[in-house]
Amino acid sequence: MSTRKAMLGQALRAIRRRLDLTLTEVAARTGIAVSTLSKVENSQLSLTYDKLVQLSEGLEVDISAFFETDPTVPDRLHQAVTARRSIARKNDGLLVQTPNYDYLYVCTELTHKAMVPIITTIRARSIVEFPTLSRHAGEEFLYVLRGRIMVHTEYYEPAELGTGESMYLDSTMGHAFLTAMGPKSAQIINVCHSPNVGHFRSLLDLARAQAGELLDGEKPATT
Amino acid sequence: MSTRKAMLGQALRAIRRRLDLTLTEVAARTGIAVSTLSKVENSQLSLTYDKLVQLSEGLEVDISAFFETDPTVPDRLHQAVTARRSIARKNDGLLVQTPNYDYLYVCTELTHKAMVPIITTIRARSIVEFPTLSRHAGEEFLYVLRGRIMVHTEYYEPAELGTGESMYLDSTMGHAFLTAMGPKSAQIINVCHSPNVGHFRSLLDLARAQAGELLDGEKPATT
DNA sequence: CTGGGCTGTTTCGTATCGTAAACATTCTTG
DNA sequence: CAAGAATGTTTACGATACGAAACAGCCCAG
Repeated sequence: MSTRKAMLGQALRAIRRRLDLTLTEVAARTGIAVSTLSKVENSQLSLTYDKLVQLSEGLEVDISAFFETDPTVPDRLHQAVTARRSIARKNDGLLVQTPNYDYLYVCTELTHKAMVPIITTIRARSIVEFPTLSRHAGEEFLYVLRGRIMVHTEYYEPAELGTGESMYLDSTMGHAFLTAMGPKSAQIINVCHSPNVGHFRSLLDLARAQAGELLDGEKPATT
Repeated sequence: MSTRKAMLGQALRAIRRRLDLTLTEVAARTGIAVSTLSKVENSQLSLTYDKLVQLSEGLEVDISAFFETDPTVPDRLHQAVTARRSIARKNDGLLVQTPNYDYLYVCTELTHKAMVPIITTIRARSIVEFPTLSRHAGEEFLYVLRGRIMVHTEYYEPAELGTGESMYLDSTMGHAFLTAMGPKSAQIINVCHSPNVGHFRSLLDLARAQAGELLDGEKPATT
């Protein structure tokens, strides 16, 4: 009947195998009874929200791992459907301008991307106090294309990055980027990932949300 | 008690509001009783796996949507725990060399990253037939730092990208990168995301897996 | 004010989840 | 083979999820 139970069981067993754990070990990490885990893996039981969260946290895997169709058996059909590709030529993309930054969202023709790549030009040049630090769900990676920047974060000393250097950070921690010195602007690539990026129905929503989250007082002047 | 129920209720209500739907409409789309939905939103009830899938499919939202802590109410405690940051200076990182590519994995001190950033130097210069195209779960973004490259993919004509141009693609589709012309090498940034990246326990596992997935016959000569 | 749609909430019975404990199976180790 | 440890399965029962139906609070038309 319930092919759903089978799905969950398959996923859990795959994850457990990949992590090379026994049921007892999973139970210890997640606080879920061994008997429960056994029944789940044998499709005799499903799970509730609470237990799914416990599993995800205890095993340190993304929650979506439990809702995926078997990744070891690539579904040719589905693959063809999702064989997407998008090219961004120079200056291609959606430009969102704010007083301190110019955001160029690239590869915007694809929606429902897991990652959002942005080419950001930073004009803000002094440490004049930022109203609030940027803060949003997920993680981001940045690479300095041109110039030198200062990265201010909530829990670390400001760090200076030169061309060719990069940083990876949790976006939930407040953060802000400035040019390191002098009046020159700097340019970085910024790739953001949030587990719920898929929520955004369209790119416009996303750009709007991101712009809104950035810094108080900054109003995106969409062109 | 169960702060989990509150989490779910909050998430569901937020999603329903965003989609501008009534409980009845959600019920119609998902096949879940109105009473159930009401109780969920009021934190009187949790949900099982099956119902979560029904919701996700019926509302056409990513499953992870229901597992997000409300971004408008940042949990200071949990936030501090995940306030990670990693800086990569020039030539910092784990170098994995193959005949055609040099992969420099950056920000490797952080494990369990949602994204894997790699600075790739491409030496392969001719269209001499590749044994197999690279193919792995997830999506990736690439940006050309230096030189010109040709991107070969399974379902598209080869595309040429110059410095400053970028591409976003589904990694499940076969793909390979070459330098566009002449003997000069090219350099790109490559950011990979896979829903299962969290599974990799250590960076070594990841590098090994990625290298293994790349091209048959290429053996990573770890330094 | 009455009636009737439209919304969301509460009641209550049944099905399912979830666990401790008992059981089964395999593998050591002597 | 017996003892024992480690693994996964089954049993039995309390706790929880789930839905049909009854309920309650709108808002509007007549």
